[in-house]
Amino acid sequence: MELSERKKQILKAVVEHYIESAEPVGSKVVSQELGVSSATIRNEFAELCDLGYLEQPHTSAGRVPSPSGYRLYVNELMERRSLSAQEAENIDETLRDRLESVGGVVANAGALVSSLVNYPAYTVTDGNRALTVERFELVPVDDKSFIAVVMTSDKNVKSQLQSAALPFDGDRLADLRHLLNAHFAGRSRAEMGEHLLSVSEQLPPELFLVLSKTVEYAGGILDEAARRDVETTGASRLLKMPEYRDADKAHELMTFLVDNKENLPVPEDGAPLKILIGPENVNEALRDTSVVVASYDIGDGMRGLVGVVGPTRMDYATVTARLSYFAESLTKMFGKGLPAADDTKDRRTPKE
Amino acid sequence: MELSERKKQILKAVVEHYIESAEPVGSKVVSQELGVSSATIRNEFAELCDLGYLEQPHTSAGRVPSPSGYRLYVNELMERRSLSAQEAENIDETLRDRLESVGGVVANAGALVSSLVNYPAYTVTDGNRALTVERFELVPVDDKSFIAVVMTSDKNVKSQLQSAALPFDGDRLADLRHLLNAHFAGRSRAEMGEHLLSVSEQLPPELFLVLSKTVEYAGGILDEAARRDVETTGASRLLKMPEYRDADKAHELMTFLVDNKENLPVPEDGAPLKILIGPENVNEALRDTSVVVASYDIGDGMRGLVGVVGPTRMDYATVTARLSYFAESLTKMFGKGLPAADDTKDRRTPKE
DNA sequence: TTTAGCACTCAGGAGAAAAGAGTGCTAAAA
DNA sequence: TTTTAGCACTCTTTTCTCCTGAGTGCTAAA
Repeated sequence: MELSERKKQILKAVVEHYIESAEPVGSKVVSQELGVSSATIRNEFAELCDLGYLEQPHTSAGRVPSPSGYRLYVNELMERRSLSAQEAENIDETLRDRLESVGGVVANAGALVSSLVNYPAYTVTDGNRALTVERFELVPVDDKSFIAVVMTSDKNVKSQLQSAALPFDGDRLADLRHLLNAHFAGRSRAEMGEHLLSVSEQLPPELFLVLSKTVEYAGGILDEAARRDVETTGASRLLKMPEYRDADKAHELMTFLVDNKENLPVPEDGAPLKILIGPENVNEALRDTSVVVASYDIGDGMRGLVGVVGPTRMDYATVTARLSYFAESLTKMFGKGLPAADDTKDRRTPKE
Repeated sequence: MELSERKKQILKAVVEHYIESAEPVGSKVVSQELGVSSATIRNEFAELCDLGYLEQPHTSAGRVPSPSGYRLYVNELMERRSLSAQEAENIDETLRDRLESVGGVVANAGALVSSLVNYPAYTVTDGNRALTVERFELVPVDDKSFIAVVMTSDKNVKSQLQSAALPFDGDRLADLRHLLNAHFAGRSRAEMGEHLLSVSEQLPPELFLVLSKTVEYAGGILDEAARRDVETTGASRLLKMPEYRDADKAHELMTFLVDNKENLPVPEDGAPLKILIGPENVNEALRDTSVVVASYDIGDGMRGLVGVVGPTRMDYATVTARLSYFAESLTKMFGKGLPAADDTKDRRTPKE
């Protein structure tokens, strides 16, 4: 059943007042706003309660939005405001600033977003399980050690000093490099492990030992890249919100954000923005919090997520506006190509 | 003036009771413990108050230790218990476990210590400002790009894909490598910058551009290594302590731990363990908290710090015991040499 | 020097009462 | 038929008072 226009206006007013004040909203305030008497509003209140959009903490209190009330608000009623030029410029500027600093934008995305919206935030950088080693290089250092250089298919390069038990000459190193590239480049992590077994028989043991160390090093890089990483920041902001003034409630959510961050929602569809309100969250611990999560494009078909966690009484309009803008800015930056500052950020793709 | 033996016993009892209960300690409990009447204890209480070791929240309440009371307790009265075999084994085991996992021990030291003592913890890894580049290597990839490999004086190796605007051949690359090693290896960060200027005139501009990019990359590595890094964990544990049940108080300290972590105490002397009680902390925000901080040895004369933050009513005996043991274990592990798992952990030192 | 005894202080809790915000319902007005 | 004024009612919150109990300081006797 479609709600009357007036009911929608009333619901909207209740949600917005409640978001601002965290106090149940009475008929009087709304009546002033809509220009009808409080009695009329009360009648509408009663119906909106029956329909499940509003709730009453107790008989003689004002009304509070129910989860479905918030849902309707978010879907239909909320004004999808876009940022003012000023706000947008602020975000752009911060992004530019952070870009210069060590560690880059992504590492700071959580803290940035958290300060932007004043709620705890989280970031998810999804592991790349399709990554392979594109190329091995071995650079001699002395007769017992060399630098193993591993370039992965996303053109990142990592390296490590390796040393062998016995001395070996340059030819051996060239052989080894050839073996590595022939047998382990372009392979998935699992295949690398299998190959290691089959190669083991064709090589003198002391050489195999060196080779396997390098392969394991490369495997470690792939494992690391495949790992999904979730980080949370700004949990302490909860303490300033009336719903988390109670230390136990705050503690519960805060420890969840730290110790169970893997269970924060990671929407699988490619939607740019997802809002999960209260019980829409599968996870028990998030049942009376809301989560707004946006995805951004890293390039190479990879995506990152950045989300915000707060009470269901969240300022959805502001949060969605800022978060979307932030995610879009990130996508734009990655699209344009980041200036290289360290090896985790180099995105240029030279031809082979 | 030296305190009588009985006064010391009384102070010790008060401190220990208060640490456990967070409630002012009355004369009755102490009298039962010491086997004298409560009136006697009350007389002693009054004197300990005059001497500044105890305080009275209000006239008709029990006594609470003052900062100097805690100080005396820590210096003279506290039993410096060593860990039980069981406890020690637990720590060792966790350390071994974490050692296997990605990221290594140091990255997790904070979280580990925090869970060990049940207070917020922080780690400081001091920057190495003496680090230099030991060696540059350039590995050709194609006619426009190469891998820059930088080995620093602590034998860590980092690398990055670099590309030039114009094609160049292998000879040029060898020249470049030679130039880099001749002019920039072994130099401090500042010297590298100066040298870049002087070299700029001796080179064709397109080659200089490539060279400067690599030098800047190396400089970035040195900068990164020189940076002092402070991390905090476990701040939410505060919420379980009676002194931080008040959301505002908790918020204040928690935001300090996150946003002002650089101002956490970093004792400059080489003491293995330092205890700062309440007002002994220079920083205003830590005036009614205590900090226990231990240092451990990374090798190469480098040190790391790991500390614990909590109310002055901190369980000093347990914290110092566990923290010392932890720091000693870390030192031992670094001494023995960590098994290499990724390039941040390799500590072996091959001869040049 | 220690201890028993006693009057005194003060925080914290339990009720009771009052205030206040807001409701639902009825009956009149539009 | 819808809206509104009016009013009694409900329930939380605040305030006040009183009371209790833990703990004290002081005095005088052991």
